[in-house]
Amino acid sequence: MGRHSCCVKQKLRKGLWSPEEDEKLLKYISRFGVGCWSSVPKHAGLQRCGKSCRLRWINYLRPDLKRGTFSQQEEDRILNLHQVLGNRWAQIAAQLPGRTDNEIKNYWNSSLKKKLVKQGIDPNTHKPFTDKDYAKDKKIEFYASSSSSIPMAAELEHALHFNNGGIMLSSSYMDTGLIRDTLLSKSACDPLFLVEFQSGIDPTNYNSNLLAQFHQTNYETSLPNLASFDHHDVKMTTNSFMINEVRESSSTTNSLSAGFQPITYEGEMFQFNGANVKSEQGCVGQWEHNMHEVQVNNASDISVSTQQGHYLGNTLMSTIRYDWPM
DNA sequence: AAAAACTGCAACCGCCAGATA
DNA sequence: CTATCTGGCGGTTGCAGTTTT
Repeated sequence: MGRHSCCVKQKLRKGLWSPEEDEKLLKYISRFGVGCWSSVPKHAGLQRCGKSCRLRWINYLRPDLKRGTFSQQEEDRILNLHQVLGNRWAQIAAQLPGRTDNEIKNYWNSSLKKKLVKQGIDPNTHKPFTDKDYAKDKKIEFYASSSSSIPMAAELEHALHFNNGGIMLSSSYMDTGLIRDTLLSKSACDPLFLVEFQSGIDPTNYNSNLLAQFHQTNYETSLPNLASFDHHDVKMTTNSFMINEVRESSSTTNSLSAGFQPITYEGEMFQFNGANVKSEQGCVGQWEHNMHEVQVNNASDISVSTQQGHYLGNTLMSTIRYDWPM
């Protein structure tokens, strides 16, 4: 352990490079070219190790660097290359002129990875998440079958609260009456489980037609009858419904509110009242725990799929399949 | 207005492999 | 053959700027 051998011999500068240092290095490389990095600091008059000089040149001073935000083409290229090469940043960078491995790595870690997760895609495999993947990722144990074991209440509670209030359910959970009841009772006090989705009503009123129906029936067949639901803000037909505007408003006092943070991805999946829905035009959102009150007004067509998922935070939380009642 | 949380990114660290003494 | 040096790489850290509370 300890600092690299090239840095321990003498007291060398660390941290950000000053413009003066940049100038010295640039002058030296311009005149003598890239050669033996270990001798560069001495000849260039820098109190840095050769390794640091090399890095500064490669990542910042090199004249052929592109800089600036990544284009859509570059982004697509990175995604494709990462799918094939994994975290081999140097090899990926070699395919993107003017970009450094460090730059691409940073871009991946701060942006692309999150974008994929948001779309329900595992950034490691570039394939859609499964319950198993997700549980593994978050180190939460799920049970393969309901007959073998039943998760303890504490574990369930953990599952319900982890990830900033998110829940993750495997279908096997739903097979057990105990778990189902627990979840149903949870839903009565946890607005994240079933989000009241109407504006201008008392959010503590869980006797809305949507929720009442949910509570009356078994979870797996408890989807609201879409045909019967027709609020002035949300109109539903037999196999689709319209959410007209998803906007957020601050709600610091109302602990029962939850809601959306508008996003712009078309095709984004999110959960609405127990159903997995997909935006056709963009303006849908992701859950925010106890942060905002959901209000629904203007036009954005949303289709309903038959796979229930649950987006909380930035993450696809569950995959529970059932048939949508037509 | 201040503090806390978040984000982006430059730079560092340790490891490894190849070159050299 | 072994030890040391060096450059290259990927993972991680820490800082500065920005946003949110």
